[in-house]
Amino acid sequence: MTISSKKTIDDKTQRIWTLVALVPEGKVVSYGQLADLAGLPGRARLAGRALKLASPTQNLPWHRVVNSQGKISLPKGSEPYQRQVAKLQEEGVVVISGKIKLDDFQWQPDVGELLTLPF
DNA sequence: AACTTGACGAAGC
DNA sequence: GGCTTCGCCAAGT
Repeated sequence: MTISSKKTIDDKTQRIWTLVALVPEGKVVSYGQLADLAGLPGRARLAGRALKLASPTQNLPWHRVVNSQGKISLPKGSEPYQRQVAKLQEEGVVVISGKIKLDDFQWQPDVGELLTLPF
């Protein structure tokens, strides 16, 4: 069936999801970094959109994604915001005033890992 | 079709 | 560090 599928998740969103799943505990990535790794340079917003669209059933470590300044990109103090901070702290990430030191916690995927990607 | 919104980012003040 | 402006582009109105 090709002519009657309903909501086709585009390939770009799919790639972002795949990448997020690779981020290990205790590490974080930025939206822009995800976009770059997905072959979509300059399109960080798409990474943000992909995360928003993700379903909880996917069990993605969405809390390991922060913006390029190492800050949580959710309304400060909101419910989701607090959950993100809590989850990060649970796995050892130091969060101060909603901010994380990327120099210490940013994920750096190794080559081999990227070569196994379906794209 | 026109215009606005965004889990963003870089640059300039 | 904070605030604006601009580039980006898929979705929503």
